[in-house]
Amino acid sequence: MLGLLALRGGSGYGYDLARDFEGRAGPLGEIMHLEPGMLYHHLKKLARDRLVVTTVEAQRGRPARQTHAITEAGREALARWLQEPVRATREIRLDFLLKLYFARQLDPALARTLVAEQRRVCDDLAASLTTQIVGLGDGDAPPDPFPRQVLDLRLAQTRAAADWLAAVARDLDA
Amino acid sequence: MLGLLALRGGSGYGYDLARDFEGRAGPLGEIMHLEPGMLYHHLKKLARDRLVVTTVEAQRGRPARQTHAITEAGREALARWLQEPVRATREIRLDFLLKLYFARQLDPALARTLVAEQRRVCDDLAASLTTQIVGLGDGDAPPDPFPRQVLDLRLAQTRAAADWLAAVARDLDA
DNA sequence: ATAGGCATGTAAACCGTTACATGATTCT
DNA sequence: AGAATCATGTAACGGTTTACATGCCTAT
Repeated sequence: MLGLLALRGGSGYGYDLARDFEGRAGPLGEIMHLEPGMLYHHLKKLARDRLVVTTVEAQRGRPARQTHAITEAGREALARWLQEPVRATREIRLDFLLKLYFARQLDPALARTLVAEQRRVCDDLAASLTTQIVGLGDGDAPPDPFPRQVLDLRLAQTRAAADWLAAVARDLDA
Repeated sequence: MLGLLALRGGSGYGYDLARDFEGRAGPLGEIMHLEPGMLYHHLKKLARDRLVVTTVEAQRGRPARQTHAITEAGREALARWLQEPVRATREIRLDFLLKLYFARQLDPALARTLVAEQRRVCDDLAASLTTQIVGLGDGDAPPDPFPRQVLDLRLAQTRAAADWLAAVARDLDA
């Protein structure tokens, strides 16, 4: 939400933001879905938390439009969120893609450091998983293959993410 | 829940089932966490849906123990769940691992077909994603790299899952 | 005439997390 | 004496889904 408002120069209204989440059409529709009900719910919450301020503008022949403007606290929260890589590999599919989408358009330099940081996180995780896999053989008796397979899957997913991040980094520099 | 009861010969009680979810110790603690509150909540729901029947046994010096036994409908629901591959790649990390865990112990032949079916699903998805990526260059004007990157990530994750499934299939045959 | 766009929401149900309550017993 | 184990939950809170409600305007 805050990112979308920032892209619109700091303010916008619900119905317009909702278009970005419409299946296939909007740029975010590809990666997530957000029903109008939830969208308005989040805007209310942002207003409660003072991250946006809401002003109502009457329109003739149309329902009143509520314009939500990002506040200084909102910009800080957004900046904090944008510079923080995600901790778990499964969050890359959603959280990280969103961060990347906004960082690229708001601040290309930030996008580069974000990708670099995320790569570090993934590489560290991959290393830790590798250590754990090697350590599995230690307890002498029972080689139940399941824990091994669980770690193998996590490693495969994390490596795939790391490789993809490398490609994205190349793309950003080009 | 139903899988755990089946592994215990058809019945069990909450406190005992909870041990399987304890961090690191229980076999499922590695892949998911389930607080006692939620576990009892799920058992209540299963009882409401007639997938288990609950009987209370008093014990001296201990709180009464509630034994939950899987019903015929419960076994059918479990069998249906176990033979169905997951549709989305992100569900492999949790849902599919759980299916695999139970299928292997309850019916090794089922585990093989489950893995085979899941591979088909992943391969189909990978093919579809590849087609979509190729199709992106078609609209002449604007090569915004973002949609391409989104699809690349999905393809990378799906391929990683497919490769892992191939390794698991080899493991099951060995 | 009717379908769709504009613009906002509410309601009900479900899912999940965290923390706490109870109260006896056995281990250290 | 104090901690852990046994065994069951409740309470409070927040997130999410799905469906529906409202009412006017514009285009076909």
